[in-house]
Amino acid sequence: MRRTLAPRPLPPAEDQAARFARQREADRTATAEDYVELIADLLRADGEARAVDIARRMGVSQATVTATIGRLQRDGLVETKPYRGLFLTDAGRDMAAAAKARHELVVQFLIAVGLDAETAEQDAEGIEHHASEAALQAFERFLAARKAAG
Amino acid sequence: MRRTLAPRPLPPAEDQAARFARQREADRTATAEDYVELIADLLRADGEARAVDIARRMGVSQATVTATIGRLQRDGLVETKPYRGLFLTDAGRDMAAAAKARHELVVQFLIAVGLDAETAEQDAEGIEHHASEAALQAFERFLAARKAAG
DNA sequence: TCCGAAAGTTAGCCTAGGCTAAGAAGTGTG
DNA sequence: CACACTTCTTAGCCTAGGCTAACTTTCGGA
Ligand SMILES: [Mn+2]
Ligand SMILES: [Mn+2]
Ligand SMILES: [Mn+2]
Ligand SMILES: [Mn+2]
Repeated sequence: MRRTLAPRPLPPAEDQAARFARQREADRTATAEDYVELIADLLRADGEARAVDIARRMGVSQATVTATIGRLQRDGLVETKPYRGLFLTDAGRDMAAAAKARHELVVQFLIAVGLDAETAEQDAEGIEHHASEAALQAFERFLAARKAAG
Repeated sequence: MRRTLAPRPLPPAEDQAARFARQREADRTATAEDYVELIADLLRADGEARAVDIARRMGVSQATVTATIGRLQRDGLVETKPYRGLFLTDAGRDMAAAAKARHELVVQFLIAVGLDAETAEQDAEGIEHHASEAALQAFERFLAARKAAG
C-alpha cells in the first residue's frame, strides 16, 4: 500500500496555456459583469443608479466609477444622463440578467455544500466569473437532486 | 403560491464594498500563486524551471515572464540564476504548496459534484483564487462525506 | 432666489500585466 | 573552439483599473 500519491504529470503545455488564457479573459470581463449587475440592482431597488452609489457599493472612488462607466459606454453596455443616473442598453440588460442568475446560483450552491451564507456571498462574488456553463449546469443538477432528496 | 421570488434587498453598502475589495485583493495575488505553483511543478517534473517553459505554459511572451518574475523576486518569492532557471524561496515554496493543495482540492470537488475532468481543470484555475478557507473546508467535508457514503 | 452641499468630471498620477522588436548572453555541437 | 541557436533581457509601447486633488454643474432648502 502506497503512502504518497504519484504526482500527476504536467498537462500538455498548449492545454495549460489555453486554460490560463481563458482565465485571463474571464478576469477582463469580471468588472463589467459586476458593474452592470449592480446597476440593474440599483435600478430595481431605487429606480435609479447613480455613480456616487456605485462608488460606495463598489468601495471605489467616484473618479474610478467615471472611468469604468466610460469603458462600459464605449462597449455598448451602459448609457448615461449626467445627474440623472445610469441606464443599461439591451446588451447591458442581457449581461446583467445573466450575471445575476449566475450569482444567485453560485450562492445557493455554496450554501448547499455547507458554506455559511455570508462567506457564500463573499466567495460567490469572485467564483461567479470563473464558473463555466458546464459548471453552472452541474451546480443546478446538484441543487435539484438535493431538493428531490430533501 | 407565489410564482416569482421576492427580489432580495441589496446588502448594506459597506458589506458589499468589503466583498468587492476582498475580491480585488484575490485578483492581485492570483498571478503570483499561479506562477509559483507552476515553478514548483516544473522543478519537480523537470528538475528545473526555465523562463521559456513558463512562457509556453502560461501562454505569454518571454518578456512578460521576465517582468512578472521581477515582481515575484521583489516580493521575496523567487530567486533567479540566469540560464540556470528559477528557484523558490521558503515563502515561495509555502505559497506554492498551498496553491497546489487548493488547486487539487478544487478540481476534485468540481468533479465530485458532476463536472467533467477537463472542465474541472479549466474552471479550477480561476475558482481556486476565490475560494476562502471556509469554502475549502466545506469542499473537504463534502468529499469526505461522499467517500464515506461510498 | 441664491448659495452651500452633493454629484459628477477632469487632470495627472500609479501599478499590474500584457505586447513586439531588438540586442546580449550562454550552450552545445560540428 | 567557433558559431549558430536558444535563452534571456531591455526598451518602448499599450490598456485596465486604481488613486487624489481640483474643478464644474446641479439640486434643494432657507
Ligand atoms: Mn463578482
Ligand atoms: Mn456578482
Ligand atoms: Mn489559477
Ligand atoms: Mn492553479
